[in-house]
Formats: sequence, structure tokens, C-alpha cells
Amino acid sequence: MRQETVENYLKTIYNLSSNNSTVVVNQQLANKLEISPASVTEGLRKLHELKYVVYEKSYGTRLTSAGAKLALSIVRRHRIWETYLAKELGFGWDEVHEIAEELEHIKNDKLINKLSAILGNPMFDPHGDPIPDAKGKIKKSNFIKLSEAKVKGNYSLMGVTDHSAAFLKYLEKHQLIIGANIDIKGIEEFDNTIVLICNKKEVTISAKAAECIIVETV
Amino acid sequence: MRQETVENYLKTIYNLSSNNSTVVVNQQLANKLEISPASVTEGLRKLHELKYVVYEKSYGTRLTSAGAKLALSIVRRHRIWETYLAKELGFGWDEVHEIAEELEHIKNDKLINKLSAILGNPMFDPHGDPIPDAKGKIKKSNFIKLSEAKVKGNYSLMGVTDHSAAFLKYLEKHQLIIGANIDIKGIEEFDNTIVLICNKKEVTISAKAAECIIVETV
DNA sequence: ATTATCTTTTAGGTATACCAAAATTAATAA
DNA sequence: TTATTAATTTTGGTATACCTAAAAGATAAT
Ligand SMILES: [Mn+2]
Ligand SMILES: [Mn+2]
Ligand SMILES: [Mn+2]
Ligand SMILES: [Mn+2]
Repeated sequence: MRQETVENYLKTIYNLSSNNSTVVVNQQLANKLEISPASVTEGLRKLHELKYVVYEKSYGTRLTSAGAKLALSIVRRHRIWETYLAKELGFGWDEVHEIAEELEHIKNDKLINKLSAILGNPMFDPHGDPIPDAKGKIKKSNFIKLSEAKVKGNYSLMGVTDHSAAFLKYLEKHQLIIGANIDIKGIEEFDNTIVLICNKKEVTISAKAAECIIVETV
Repeated sequence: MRQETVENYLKTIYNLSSNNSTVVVNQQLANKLEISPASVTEGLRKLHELKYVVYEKSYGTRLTSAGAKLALSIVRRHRIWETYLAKELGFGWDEVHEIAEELEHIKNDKLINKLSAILGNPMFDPHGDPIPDAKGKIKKSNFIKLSEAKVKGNYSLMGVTDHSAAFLKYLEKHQLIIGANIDIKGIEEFDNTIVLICNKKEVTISAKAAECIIVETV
């Protein structure tokens, strides 16, 4: 199996299971990797052979410790590059993901550690995702989704779970950037639309968008 | 044909023909690409189809203008990355080639132009090779090989044509780095060994090594 | 429990990028 | 010019990474 293929599978399995903390099913992988379910079955069989995952037929897949280790190192590379592109090279948070998708496959520990050092060994990338350290350790936080926030609560925007340029540009337009202060004014019972104050301006956020915004209670 | 494959072929054809300025034969390509002659034949047929090269059976291959344009852009990326790794990220001139071999395939003009700007749009990479500008234009120089230098001549080291870590470390050991001043003390008639003074120290250079060192008459 | 639906796997197939060995073509030496 | 040698191409084959369509398995609804 090509190294890049292995890495894309493992990273995707990691990203899907770190949210749910449960096994990943083929359909999710087929979606994220944009390949057919049939191809996913084949791929997982090979990754199982390589001992990167435990793949149980018709049930689901989880990473072995070797697989998790490799996945964490890809995630680290991806997030370090995103941060470097944003902080050192002047790219917007809506541009960095696509480029990092390629850069993440360049395997040179000295390079990544050097970039990390230049950035002051950051803990979070431009989307608020935690950056594993060189040993694969991640600082875990108790952030919540904006969709779980309560009326009259005061929050700080800590991250996003959708990295699409369209969504990020939309947020930026309303000054909903990392670190922004958010006061929940009201939640519409009918459709869970959230009305909040950010930078003194009132913004209305759909329930779907609120699912993709990560905040911390202030 | 995979983009990376196309790029590696074209870059290699460019590098082989820019020295000779003549057609490239299959064997040279097989060597540089480290694949069999049979595979080279197949590859060239496809590149011909794609109109990146003119491949004449059993004779040789040269780049079309479309091929040259693409080749120049890979060479630009490669050399900009080498320079960035050396100047901004603290890598040695013996380390950068290998990493740039991967980085050169990341296709994002804004990224390369940004790196170039940070470096002050350099004309030469850490090995003294010219960097094509964003339009593919190369500043050409009248450098010569050290093997063509004359006794009692005074030269400045401008580049190397072998990028292997072993060779570069050997040069560095004798302070033969880019910009170094070289006085030719003598040339052994028997085997063309060159005795020169660099940084006040006498160094003996084999004819083979002298072929790989590029100098300019001072 | 049976059917209907949704998910996963199997079967059979394509395209890419390589290879070794044999056949052909070109270059060189006798 | 005719061997001999060297370079190139053809032939037949492998491995990877995908695919579609059909079959099998799992889940949910009646
Ligand atoms: Mn990303
Ligand atoms: Mn990737
Ligand atoms: Mn190089
Ligand atoms: Mn390359």
C-alpha cells in the first residue's frame, strides 16, 4: 500500500473516531475519503494485514496502537503546517487546510519540529484543533459545541469542526474568529437557531452552523 | 499519468538537456529516475501523447514548449524550497535536496511566490543553481567547471553539480562553500588532480570532483 | 417472523506504474 | 562489410488503487 494512502486512511479513521470514540463504519470512511464502499473494504483489509487497524467484518474498524501513533503524527504534521501557513506565511484560515492536505505527507521529523519551534510549539491550529506534541500527546480540553450552549451564557470561540472555505469565510464576515467573545441572547425553540452578540453586533446562527462551532465557557 | 510522475520525468529531462542542450536518451533517464529502460520507453510514449515531449523512437527525447514550461516550474519550486530550507529553517546544503524532492510537487503558486518574496527573490539556490522566476525565466551565467580552470587563475566558487550529501560534506570540510575564493596552484598533468588554495589552506581536488565544482573567474 | 431497506462484501474489471526477458535496432570494431 | 556489442523496444506479467454491479448480511418496520 502506498504510504500516502495508508496515511490518508489512518488520519481519517482517527478524525472520525476521536469525535465518537467508537468504531468507525465503512460508510463514513467512504464519504470522507471520497471513494466507494467497496474500495474501503479492500483498504481496511490491507491496513488490518499491516496491523494498523483492527477491522471486524461488517461491524467496524478501530486503530491499533501502531495505527494511532502513525495517525497522530500525520495529524501533527497537518496542524503544524496549517499554523505555519497562517502565522508565518500569511495565509487565511480558509486557505490552509487544502495546502496542508498535501504537506502533511512530507516525512521529515526535523522539519516539522523546526516549524513547531519557530511557532513556539503551539497547542492549537488556526481552526482551534489541538496539535499533538512530538510524542503524540494531545492536550485535551473541555470545550463544547455552540449548539450545546445555554441562553445568557458567555462563551469564547475556540474552534470549528468544519474547515470548508465557505464556512470559514462566513464566520469571518461576522467576526466570529478564534478568541471571539460570544453572548447568547436567545435560542429559537422551533429550529434551534441561535441569536448571539459578537463584537457588539447581533448575529443569527443556524443550528447546523452551531454544530460546527466550538466554544469554552468564560 | 500521475502528476508526480509527469513532473519527475519532465524535471529530469530538463536537467539532462540543459547541460547538453541536446536530446536526452533513454538510458540517462533510466539512471536518474532509477527505473528500467523498458519503463522509460513506456513513460516517454505517454508524455509524447500528452504533448509534453517530442519522443523519437530509438533516437531521443526533447521537451516541447509546454513541457519546458512545466519543467521550469518544478525546478523553480525545488530550488526555492531548497533555499528556504537552508536560509530560513537552518538546514545544511547537504540536507535540502532530499526534502525538496518531495516539496517540489506541492502545487500552489501563491505559496512558492510567498517563500520567494521572503527570501528576497533569490537568483541562486544553496548549490549555486539558478532559480527560474515566476515566468520561468532563468538568469544565465558564464560560469565554468573547476576542471576547466587554469593554473595561477583566481576563482570564486559559484556552485556544484553533484548534490549528494557525501560530496557536499567533503567540500564543506575544506571550506569549499559557495563564495569561497580559490587560487589554482597547480594541475597534475598525469591525472588532472588540482592543487588549490582556499582560505589559506592547500587542498588537493581529484579531477572527478573538479568536474562537479562550478566557478567564476575573479 | 417476514419483508423491506440499508450497509457491506464479493466478483469481476480498469488504469497506472513498474518489472524481467526476449526481440529488435543502432552503433562500433574488426 | 560483417560481426560483436550496446541501447532500445516489445511482450507478457505484477502490484496498487480504484470502480460497478451483484450477492450477502444486518437493521428496522410491519
Ligand atoms: Mn485541516
Ligand atoms: Mn492527505
Ligand atoms: Mn536539488
Ligand atoms: Mn520529485
